[in-house]
Amino acid sequence: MNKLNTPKGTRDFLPDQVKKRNYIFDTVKHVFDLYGFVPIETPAMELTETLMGKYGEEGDRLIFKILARGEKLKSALESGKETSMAEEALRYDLTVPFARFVVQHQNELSFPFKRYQIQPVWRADRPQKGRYREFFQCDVDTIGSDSLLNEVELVQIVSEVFEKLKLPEIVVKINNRKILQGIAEVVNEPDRMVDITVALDKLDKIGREKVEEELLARGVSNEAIQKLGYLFENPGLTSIRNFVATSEIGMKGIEEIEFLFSRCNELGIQSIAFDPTLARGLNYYTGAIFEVVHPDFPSSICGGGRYDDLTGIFGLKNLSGVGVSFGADRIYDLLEQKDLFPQQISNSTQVLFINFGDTEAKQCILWAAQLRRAGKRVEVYPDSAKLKKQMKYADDKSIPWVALIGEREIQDQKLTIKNMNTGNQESISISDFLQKL
RNA sequence: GUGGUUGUAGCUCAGUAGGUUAGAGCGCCUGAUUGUGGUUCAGGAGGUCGUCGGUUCGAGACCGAUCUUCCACCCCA
Repeated sequence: MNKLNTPKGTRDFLPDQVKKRNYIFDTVKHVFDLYGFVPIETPAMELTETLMGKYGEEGDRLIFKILARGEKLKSALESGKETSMAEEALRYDLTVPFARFVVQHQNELSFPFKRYQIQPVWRADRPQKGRYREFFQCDVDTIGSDSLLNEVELVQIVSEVFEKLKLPEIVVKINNRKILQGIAEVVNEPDRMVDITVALDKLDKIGREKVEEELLARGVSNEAIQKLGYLFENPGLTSIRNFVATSEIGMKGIEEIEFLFSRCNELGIQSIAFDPTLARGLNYYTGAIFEVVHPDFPSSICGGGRYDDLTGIFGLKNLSGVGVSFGADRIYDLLEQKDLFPQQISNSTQVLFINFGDTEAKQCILWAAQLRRAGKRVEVYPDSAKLKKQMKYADDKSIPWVALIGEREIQDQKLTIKNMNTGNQESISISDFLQKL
């Protein structure tokens, strides 16, 4: 047999897996609905120029580009122009296409626009646990409103979704880019905010010494690193407040995060935590940033933040948005690992009609049709195969009732039904059977 | 993108120091049971050992390349 395979980092989904995935999608959709978010979809591919430069250097490298075809490829090869080699690319996330969508359809939308979007994205990353090249994101974003109530709402949504998914151990880590900017200003490295935060982000992973090494390697001055030492020793919100007191933007970030925490506390939301080391790579974030982690999973299962000017690059200024993205595949892996999918997830067939031959099948499809009109899920075995095979089919699919319709049953106009769980069998009229189901 | 790791039957894995016909469990098929699945018993099918090349009298095993898997880094859902 030939060795068949899907491309690296991609997978097939068997019926059982699709049902479990749908359980996740249905759960998030249900919560999104409760808050008035509406669904949109965008194409799998975007123009390459729409995506390039939005995710930083690393992100650009991970974008799957679609090779030009025919004449275009030929002339691109001749001219040596790399940009015309691939004018289209697979989407890398749902946020940038959403920004493009908002700008393009601005006159058809009413703001603030609250949308959700559940679609696959593609990244040319190296696969490992919880990391795929094709995976689904479930994005919720509100665009066209500066209000911090949107941040509050997103935290509510996140905590509600994970509560419904029976994952109460999650922690919503929260930080604010403005605080990070403030820190950078205070240590006199205002242009090194990203370098500082990326290094800080690794604090709990590699320790203080290594972080300081990395800061130095990234070109942060010794003096600045010394000042940052205070943060390593005093990571709480109040000490950071003191630290950035002289920075206007830093104080703005502190106020924002305090507002968010106050409202969440009043709403009784636990499992949120201020994390000053949380950075997040995507460089379009400007305010609050979120990340959801679970103690039993190595990477984040949800992430997001506020972006003040994402639509600006597409020509629509002054439109702030905030959103989060649920990583459906990681959540799937986590639920599977913890065995948390509900048992009653499948609505499988309720009755299988055994096929004893053409004459008998004729009666079967009539009775089956009658049951289906009453809303029952019914199958008629298509071939007059050996009884053993048909019974095994019912068993494999966990079909609880098997109806055996042979000569005798047609004669008496009664079904012989067998309960596959108990093994009991009885003769019954179609209307009585319907009652029983 | 960097470093490492894995690949033997549909699945999970054995395979000893290179040496005849490559094994097990589970699953699958057939029969015991021609109108009865899940249990039991008896039998059977299924592998050019990821692929290509090399070393050797001889390679599943050793070497190289490539693909794949998983892991760490980078980055991220």
